[in-house]
Parts: sequence; C-alpha cells; structure tokens
Amino acid sequence: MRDLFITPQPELLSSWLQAVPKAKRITGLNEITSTQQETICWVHIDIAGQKPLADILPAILKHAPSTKIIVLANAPSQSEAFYALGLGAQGYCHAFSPSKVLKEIKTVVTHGGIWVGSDFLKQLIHATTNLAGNKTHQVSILLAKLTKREQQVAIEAAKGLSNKEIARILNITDRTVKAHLSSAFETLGAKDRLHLALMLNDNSLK
Amino acid sequence: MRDLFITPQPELLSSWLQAVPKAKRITGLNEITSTQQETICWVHIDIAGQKPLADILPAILKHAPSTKIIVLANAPSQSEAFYALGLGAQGYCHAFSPSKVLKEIKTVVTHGGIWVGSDFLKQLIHATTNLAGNKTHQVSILLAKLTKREQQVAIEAAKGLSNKEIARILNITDRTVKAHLSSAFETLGAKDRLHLALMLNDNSLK
DNA sequence: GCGCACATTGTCCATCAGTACAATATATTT
DNA sequence: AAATATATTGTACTGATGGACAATGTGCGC
Repeated sequence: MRDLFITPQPELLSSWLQAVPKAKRITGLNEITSTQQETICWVHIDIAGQKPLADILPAILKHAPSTKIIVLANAPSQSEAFYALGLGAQGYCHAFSPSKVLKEIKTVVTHGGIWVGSDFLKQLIHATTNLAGNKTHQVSILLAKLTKREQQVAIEAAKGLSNKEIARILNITDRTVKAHLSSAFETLGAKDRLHLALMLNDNSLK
Repeated sequence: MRDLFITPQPELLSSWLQAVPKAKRITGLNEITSTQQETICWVHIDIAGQKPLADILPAILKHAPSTKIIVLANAPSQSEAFYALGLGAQGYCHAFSPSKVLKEIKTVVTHGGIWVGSDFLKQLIHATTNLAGNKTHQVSILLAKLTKREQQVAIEAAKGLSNKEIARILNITDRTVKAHLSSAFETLGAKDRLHLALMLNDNSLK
C-alpha cells in the first residue's frame, strides 16, 4: 500500500499524517511510477473550479489505471463531488476532515468501495430514486389509470407531438385523439397537454 | 459487532458463514433486541418485488435505527438496488457473492460506507452526472443563449404557465410575452412551448 | 451622435387545442 | 340479454397560440 498526496500546500496537514503515517507528498504526476503495490492518490483541491480535477484525475488514471483516488476539497460542493466521481475518483471529502474519518475513507476505498459524505449520499439517493426508481414507477402508476388507447395518445402528446401527428401515427382521426386526450386530462387531473407532458416526463428537479 | 441474517433459504447460510463466522440466523424481527453493540442485518430477498423490502427494512430501522442493512438479492436488479438504498440499506449485492466479496462489503459498511456493485455504480454516476451535472449545465447553456427577459418568460412557460399568467407575473402585456417566447423559440430551435418545456425541463430518459 | 441590441406593445390572422353535445360500434361483464 | 367500458368520429364553439408586419423607447459601445 502506497499513499501519495498531491497538494499545492508545502506541507501535509497533521490530520493527514495522523490518518496515514506513511504518506508521501509528491509534486508531479511523473512521480507516480507504476508499481505492483496498490496506490491511493489523495488529491487536494484548494481552489474552486473543475479545471484542475479534469486535468489531474485522468492523468493519474492514465499513468496507473488501478490507482484509487480520493479528493480532498477545501470547499466541498455537491457538484464538485459529482464531478470528481464522474472522473473516476473513489472518494470525495473535506480536506479538513478529522483523521478518524480519513482512516475510514481509506478503509472503504481500499476494499473497493466509494466514500462520499452522508449529505451527498442522501442527495444522490434522493435524486436517483426519483430518477430510476420512483420516477418510472410513478409514471407507470399514472399511465395505469388510463385505457390502452389513452396511454398511447398521452405518451405521444408528452413527446410534444401535435394532435394531427398523433392521429397519423395511431391511424385515427385527430378528433379521436382529442377525445382520448380530454379523457386523459380528466383522469390524471392535467389542465392541458403541457401539464400532462410535465407529469409523464417528470422533472425531479422542481 | 453482531451479524444477523434474515433469510427464507437456510441453505445459503454456509457460504455466508464463511465470510461472517459469528453470524446468527433469525426468523422474526423481534429477535433484533436493541443492544449497545453495532449490528449488521443481512436481509436475503429470494423473490422479486419490492413489498418485502418495503416492510422489512423500515421495521428493522424502527427497532434499532443504527442497524446497518445489507440486502442480498437472488435476482439483483438496478431498480431494486435503488429501492433498497432509498429505504436505508447500506449495501446491495448478489446473494451468491463469494465470501471474499461479502467480507469486503462488511468492511465497507462497518466503516460507514455504502457498498454497491460496480455496474450499479457506473449507472448511478452516469445518471447523476446527467442529472445534476450536465443536465443543469446543458439547460444553463440553452438559457445563456437568451436575453434576460426571454429567460424569465421561457422558464415560466416551461412550468406550464399560459401567456396571460406569465404576463401577470412579469407585469407586462401578454403580447410582450409572446414576443419573447417567439424569440426564444427562434433562438433555441423549439417549435412550440411544449418543445421548449421539454428542452428546459429535460428528460434524460428519452 | 449613430447604430445596435433589447424590451415593450399593437393589430391581424391562421391554426391549434380543448370542451360541449352527440352518435355508433365492439367487447366484456353481470 | 342488458349494462358497462372502450374506441371511434362528427359539428360547433371558445380561447390560446404563434407568426407577420410594424412601431416606440432605452441603454450601451464605437
């Protein structure tokens, strides 16, 4: 196990050294020589913005793909956490986290896990629950209230198609489309097709 | 540390016991007496469907809120994983996972982490990147193309408001609202307000 | 000062959307 | 067999929508 710290600060924080006694500070990525031993790269970000992350993380992974990366942020933010994980980081936490937390993070990451703050986690689960879980589920519940034909019409309408276009697709009159749509509005409590589109496409971020 | 297994299939216990030698199988939730020691509850789900999870997990957490829950699924699915995590589980994996993996999961969870499969994780990060990262970003890019007033009008229109309602909110004529909207359509390449609403609310799942 | 982008409003008009009132046909349930 | 739910289409009407053509005022940079 090898722990490398990349930080713009001249010295490692004491809490880091407490958590990782054998920590080594490096200045350039070329010091990440590829070895057999597992490597954890602690990347310290002291300024906001995603440019450094976007450069550093891919560079590290290019050097040594199996490297575990933990991002230490001076000013942590949800969006940056998303960003870091999206770039391949295994952990994202406050740079001033107590050594106890850092140790836990190291343990988790070493064992193939991902470590993120609980707030972030809540947010993540909430967002994704709304997205892939409930969302589709909720939409299914709504659609289930409609008849088969009403569903087809509603779905097409929710895509933004006009009544005429829907009529052509389903091979019926646009008058019939109106009938089904009106019925769908009534059943689902939508005031118009835009409202219905919002319900069916849903937008968890409102 | 106390490990409790809830399973309808005792046959699998042997492989689990390899990973967690001191594990104990329980049949009813009332056996989860609240103690000082940390408890991991391994919940085995052998049939598809979310009803059992929706019953069991909250019940466990009601008994002993600090319990860590790991769900073992005979037929794992992304949606069920989402569901389990949303209900408060700390881990979700295949019921036939090798003991080595189970050990890792235990380590991760014990240290306050969340364990999910790598496929799930990829999906999660992809979804959330699209959701909270790029999505908002994309929308920002779209909105940035509009003038301040056009943005305001477009945003309200995307919520489903009529021109009159928007006019009232912004304290302008509905004719002006039309003007800004028309301009926004032109700029963003939207054919009508529904199209614009879909663009701005976005629907990463289409 | 002049041009330009932006905001505001007007009239006119063609089209679309949604509802009201109504009728017919088919399938399923009781 | 009667009733009910579903699918289909019609006419007529109202209101919303979006574009065409046009004008006025304001602020900002060259």
